[in-house]
Amino acid sequence: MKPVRVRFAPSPTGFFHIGSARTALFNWLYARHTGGTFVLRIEDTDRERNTPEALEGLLRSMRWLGLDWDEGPGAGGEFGPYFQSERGDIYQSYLEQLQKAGRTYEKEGAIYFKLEGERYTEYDDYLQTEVEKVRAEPVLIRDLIRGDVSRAENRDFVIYRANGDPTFHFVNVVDDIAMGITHVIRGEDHLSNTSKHIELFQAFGAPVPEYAHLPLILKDPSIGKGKMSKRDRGALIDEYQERHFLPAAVRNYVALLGWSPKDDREVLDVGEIIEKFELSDIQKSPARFDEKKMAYINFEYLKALPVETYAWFARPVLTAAGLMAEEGSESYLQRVLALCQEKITSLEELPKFCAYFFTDQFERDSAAYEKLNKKGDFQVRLSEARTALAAIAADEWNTANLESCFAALAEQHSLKQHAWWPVVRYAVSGVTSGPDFLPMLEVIGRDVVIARLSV
RNA sequence: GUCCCGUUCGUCUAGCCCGGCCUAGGACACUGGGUUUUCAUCCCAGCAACAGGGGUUCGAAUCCCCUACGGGAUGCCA
Repeated sequence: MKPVRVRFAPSPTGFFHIGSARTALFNWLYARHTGGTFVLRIEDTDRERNTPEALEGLLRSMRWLGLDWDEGPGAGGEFGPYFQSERGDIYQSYLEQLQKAGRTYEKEGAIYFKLEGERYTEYDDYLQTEVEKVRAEPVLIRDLIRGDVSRAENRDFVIYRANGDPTFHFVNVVDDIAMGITHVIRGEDHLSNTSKHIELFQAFGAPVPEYAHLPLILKDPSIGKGKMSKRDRGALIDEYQERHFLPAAVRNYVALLGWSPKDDREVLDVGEIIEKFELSDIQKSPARFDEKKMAYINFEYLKALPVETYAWFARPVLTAAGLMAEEGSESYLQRVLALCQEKITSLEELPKFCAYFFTDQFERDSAAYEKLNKKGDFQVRLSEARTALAAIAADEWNTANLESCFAALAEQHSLKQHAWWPVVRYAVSGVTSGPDFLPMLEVIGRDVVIARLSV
């Protein structure tokens, strides 16, 4: 069997969204699974709408997700150039081939591809005008996900615009031929286009690649109907990068949109996904993006990280939030993170969650204070705790001694330690929930704790 | 309008190709309990689906047909 060559062929007209990311991911997974080649080809034939910023954003997001390409921008390859805007000569020679074969004609400055079959005119309800149609033989689309699909084209279509640029259908097919693409993995929205493409492959006398049309990703019904678009909330990959999601978690979640390992497991490392990935296991029906589930997967990844790695991801988040200096203490950072790691689902929550470990300028939840002070004994408890804790020497400030300190206090007043804990926690952190209480005090340190209890 | 694709818990899915093991499994979410001296994590339990109708068959989520609904295409966008 021929070695697999797949391509992801985005058009840099906007940001990289979930749907494109999944198409890229599935192509990449298939290439890695089969030991084939993953080509990145930039379809920038629409000069009006392409921007360099969009291209940059796209490459950045691809790299962030770890989708490395074997051929394409920055990677080289024997089938270049990989920007369609630089392949004009190639398209021109393929065009001549069709012209010689008598499969084209010109109309209003544009060049059309001519279908074979009986011609007739008919009123078209969609276009609301009389159009020329063709009774062409249906083409057979052999799709690895959907099985055989038969579809007939019935209108000639433009392959070169009046402005001299070739169109998507034409360049897409020409490049797939010229680049030796063996498998076309793309969204289901292209299924109806595929009959055009196969007509072209046949006109060129080229072998038709294998197809795999992926089910679409639909909008959350609370936002609207139809396929997810780049304007929808949660649609942009960029957003997850900015929100400090782990790329591996996002990649894992996106892989689960339409594909499943079929063994009831969902959190899989990328090696396992590559190993198990099969196009024929892909779902036929569309999926809906679920942010909560992605957050859950992210949480699972976060919890599994060694604290050193966790710190590596967390440090830039905390420095960006102004809580930590670039070269702030690594050991202190790790002690703090060890307490926070299993408490939060996304790193974006981290600055708010642990601010009080780094600064005295943290927010206080006044509603929580009202609750704690219902009996009006907040200050009393606080000062009791302060006196007791102040008796602990600096070099004896640890969880075990803090424990006995509170135990003694409890005995003395015939109360539970719990009588002081929330009060102290609030005084020290401004909230009533957070990491383990005693270790938290230990890490924050004696002087800071005592000072905060005095306010 | 026409053509094409699809339809299992609220959501993602397993099962469907090769009918019986399916009183339909898992996960997220949600609800309730438990563990935790705090807060989380965690554990347990509960909720909840084969779109509808016909057929084929001893037997259908699984095969066939129809209907409904959803999606896509129908562009000198990709």
